Amino acid sequence: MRTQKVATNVRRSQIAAAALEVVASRGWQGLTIAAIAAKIGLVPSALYRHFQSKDQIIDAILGLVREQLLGNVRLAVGETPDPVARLQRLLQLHLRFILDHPGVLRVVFSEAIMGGSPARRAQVYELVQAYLREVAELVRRGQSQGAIRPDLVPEAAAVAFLGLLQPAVILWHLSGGEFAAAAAMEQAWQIFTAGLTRKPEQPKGGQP
Amino acid sequence: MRTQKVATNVRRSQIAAAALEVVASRGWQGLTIAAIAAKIGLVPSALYRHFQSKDQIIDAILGLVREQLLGNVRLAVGETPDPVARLQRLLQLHLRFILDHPGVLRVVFSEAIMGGSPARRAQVYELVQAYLREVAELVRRGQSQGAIRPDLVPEAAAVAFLGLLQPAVILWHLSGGEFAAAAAMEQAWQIFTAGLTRKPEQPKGGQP
DNA sequence: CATTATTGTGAAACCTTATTCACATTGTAA
DNA sequence: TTACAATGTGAATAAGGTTTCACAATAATG
Repeated sequence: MRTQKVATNVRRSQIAAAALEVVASRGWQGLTIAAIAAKIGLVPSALYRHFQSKDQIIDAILGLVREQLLGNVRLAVGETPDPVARLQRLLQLHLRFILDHPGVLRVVFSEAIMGGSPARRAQVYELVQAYLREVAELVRRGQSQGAIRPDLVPEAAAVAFLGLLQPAVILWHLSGGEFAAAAAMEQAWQIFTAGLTRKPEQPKGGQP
Repeated sequence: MRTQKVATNVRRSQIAAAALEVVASRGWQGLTIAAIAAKIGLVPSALYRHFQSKDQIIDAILGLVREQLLGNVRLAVGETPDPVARLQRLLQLHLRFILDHPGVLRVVFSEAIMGGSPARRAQVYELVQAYLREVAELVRRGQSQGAIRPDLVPEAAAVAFLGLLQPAVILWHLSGGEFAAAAAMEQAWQIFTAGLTRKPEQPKGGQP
């Protein structure tokens, strides 16, 4: 036996991290017990000393992704006081983060695409909502400072904010890294921020 | 033998359509030869009379999705002359279309998530680009009529346009149909259109 | 040092799927 | 009607994946 023995709580972290790497490099299809084990230098059956099933490993991945995503939000906030500038910085940081960690996007979206158990779908949904709540909070502060239109619903604005990131990242993935995600997102941001800060127009034919 | 014999070109369409339904109901995981066959009332092996492999069936699904998506664009265009109103109408129609056909989203995104062959990833990328080209053309016309800011790159605006749809649809999927996609998209559209039509600001420290 | 719980290994048991093949049935054309 | 090509069927094959299990090696504990 060549492989060194390691405490199970350490192994769990290793396995979750390795699994995320596997998803990044081989996609959701390639996420197999054997691939994860190989990445740590273990034999497939060894993983069952630390997790009861592949399902629990996926749970661990989700926990890891959740940490990373939300931690990244907080990290991004502490750079600027201006609310709109904060949002812009958050966007840039997140883009870089997602491009640097291709597994995250795949994990988050996998449950929307693959059709796993309703329980895990709900779990991912909650994760995304937690992220959106943070963004909505930023929008709310911007409104109270008068930098953002007061007629917007912060939660809806947060969804729109997410829309600046998503297509750029998806296209980047689909193109195999060719698509200029940063440039596309930058333009989207310009449109977004112009609409975000503008005072609401008098609707031409609105309902009185 | 109970099942009636049907010409192979007809069967191909049936199989592609059935496969798309299977993806819609059971997700990408559940897309299995047996499931497709059952949906038409055939035995699994019968599918190989009409396709050489599951891979070719997926190709057929992609063709179907491509038709539906692009056809829908054209259908949406012929409703209004005003360019901005056209975009808005296109957005509404597409949202309804995607919600009515949950398989489409899953097929388009699956290659970004799953990690299939580079060939099919490129195929899906081309599909999305074709869609974006149509939207970009709409933006271009809006610019030439003076309804849309002339400083925007139409292709980038098209990507931003896609961003109005994507998060709403993804959240709708993740929430199991609970998330109010239409409302979220409507708000995003308001922000987008405000930013789209605004005359470009004098940049404070711009390059002259 | 001796004992014991923990961790790693290799083989095997299954399960699910895609795919093949010989044969049955049906539509079609001569 | 008869012969032939096209389509459907059921069983078998093969491959890949998860999971179990008896056993080996190691770390920890007394």
